[in-house]
Order: sequence, then C-alpha cells, then structure tokens
Amino acid sequence: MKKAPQILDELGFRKTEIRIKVLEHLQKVEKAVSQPELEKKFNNLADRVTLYRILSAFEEKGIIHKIMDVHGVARYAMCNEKHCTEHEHHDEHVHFNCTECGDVVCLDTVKVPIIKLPKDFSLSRLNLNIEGTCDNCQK
Amino acid sequence: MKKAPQILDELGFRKTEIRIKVLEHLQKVEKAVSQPELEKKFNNLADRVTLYRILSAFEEKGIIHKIMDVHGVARYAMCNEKHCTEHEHHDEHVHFNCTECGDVVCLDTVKVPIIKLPKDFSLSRLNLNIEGTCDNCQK
DNA sequence: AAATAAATTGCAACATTGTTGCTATTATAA
DNA sequence: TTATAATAGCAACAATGTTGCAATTTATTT
Repeated sequence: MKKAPQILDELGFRKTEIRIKVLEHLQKVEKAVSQPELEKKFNNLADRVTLYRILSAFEEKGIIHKIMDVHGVARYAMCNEKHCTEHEHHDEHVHFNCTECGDVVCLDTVKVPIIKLPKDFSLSRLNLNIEGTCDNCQK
Repeated sequence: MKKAPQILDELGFRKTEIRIKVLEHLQKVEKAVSQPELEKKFNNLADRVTLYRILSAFEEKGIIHKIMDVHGVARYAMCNEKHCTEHEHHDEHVHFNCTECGDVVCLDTVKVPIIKLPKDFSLSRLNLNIEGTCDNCQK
C-alpha cells in the first residue's frame, strides 16, 4: 500500500501532520469514518472545519469516497482498488452499518448483483446500506 | 386503496385536516417525500414540528417507512402492500434518487437480490439507494 | 537563509435538519 | 356540553454541513 505522505505529494497536497494522520487512519481502519469520529480522535490536532475540508479535498481527488450512513451522516472511506480492474470497474458499494457498535465497513468482497431498472431510468451511482450486526458484535 | 380518514381512524389517530392531507399526499405521489418538502407544500397549514411528529407517528404505526436519501435527509413513503404477502414480507427497499429533479421513488417492482454477507455478519434491514436519472427527466 | 507565493488552518458565523418540553388548542367520547 | 386525551404550535437546543476571511504555515524561489 502506498504511504500516506507519498499520496499527498502526488496529488499536490502539502504534507501537514493532520493530513498525514487522517489519511493513515483511513488506510488503517478500513472503515467508513465520519467527520465527528475524526473530531474525537484528533480533537487537539485540528478544528472540525479543517477536518471537513480535508475530507472534501480527498474526496475531490478521488482517493476516498463519501457515503451517507443510515443516520444520514457522511462517512468517508478509502477507495479500494483491490477489486477494481481496468475492465471491471465497480463503484457499487455495499456498506454494512452495525447497529451495535455503529461502525460502518465497506464490504468490497460482496458483489452487488445487476439491478434491472424500469424503462427510462438510468443509473449513475449505487449505495447499498445494510443494517445488522457485524462480526465483532456477534454473540 | 383505503381512504386516508379510515386509516387514521383504524390506527387511533384523530382525523385532523393536516394529518388527512399528509396521508393523502403520500398516497397520491407514490414517492418518498421529505419533511422539508411537506413544509413547503403545507406551509400555512402546519408547523414543521407538527409535520415531524406526524411523520414519526405514522412511521411508528408502520403505515409509512423512513429512509435516508443520498443527501442524508429523511424521506417517508407509504408502505406498499402490493408486493408483500403474508408469507413473503419484504422490507428490502430500492430507492431511486433522481439527480435532476431530486425526487426519490420507491421501486417496489425491483427485486433486491439476496446478498451473501461475510461470516458472522447478520442482516436486519437493507436500503439500496440508486442515483441516476428518472423517467421524467430522461431526455 | 530570507523572502515570496500559495496552500492550509482556525475562527466566526450561518443554514438546515432533527429533536424535546411545555402550553394552548382541538377532536372525540361521555 | 363538558371532560379528557390527542394534537399542534412555539421556543429552544444539538448536530452536521458549509462559507468567508484573516492568520499561519509549507514549499519554492531568490
């Protein structure tokens, strides 16, 4: 996996402490994290507006993607290239929202079947939010 | 289709003008409408808190269901019994969010395929948000 | 190494949605 | 018609999202 500072560099971002940490965190957790969560984690390191702008900037550049969780809160996760090939690109995301711990994980391994839409409907993006209990919270 | 006043009656709600109108509206449009949309439509008839409570109460009773649209705004739509039988209940919803007009329609006719989750993940609810262009906005 | 330019941050401020408490009002039953 | 229980309206607050602007910091150039 490419190192955070290098990614920032390549995208023309400055390598500030907070940006590196946010990016490293996103790489490590492999979850869709919300701005409020980052606020708690980095509360002494950055203002919430800064985090908001960092996330927006990262999304703009396409290194993370944004989804709405089941509570209507924006969450951001690294785009996982593992399952995208040149010929088979899939932006279709399955997001699992755990009702116990509140975590949201990208289920990149889960294939979204082709959805047949009614006539004259065209699809541009797709987000499948699943609620339930995650492996960690399973009794 | 059952008339709005009768539905309210059966559920123990009072038949106030605004409740009847909200319910009739939901029945008519066959879309997932947001509280802000209702505020605009009934701005002189009810306070936004009233609309909020009406929607919450309806949802509580199970005559409407609530979903988060792609913007993180709650939307409510009539539960369509057409496709629910006693033996085959499906709460799995496909919601189409039109990027042009902003409307959100419940695609009851679209079947959500069975999603195979990783080990130790259990599913309780599911919402498939699709973004694209709806039939009305198709050029 | 200092100066400059450009990106980034922090703060203030505001909009919107969601939510609760309390009081006033209104629909329905007695 | 009155009593009572449900409903509505208002005030208020929290959380998230968002923008403008001034201050700061990083990176580049001299």
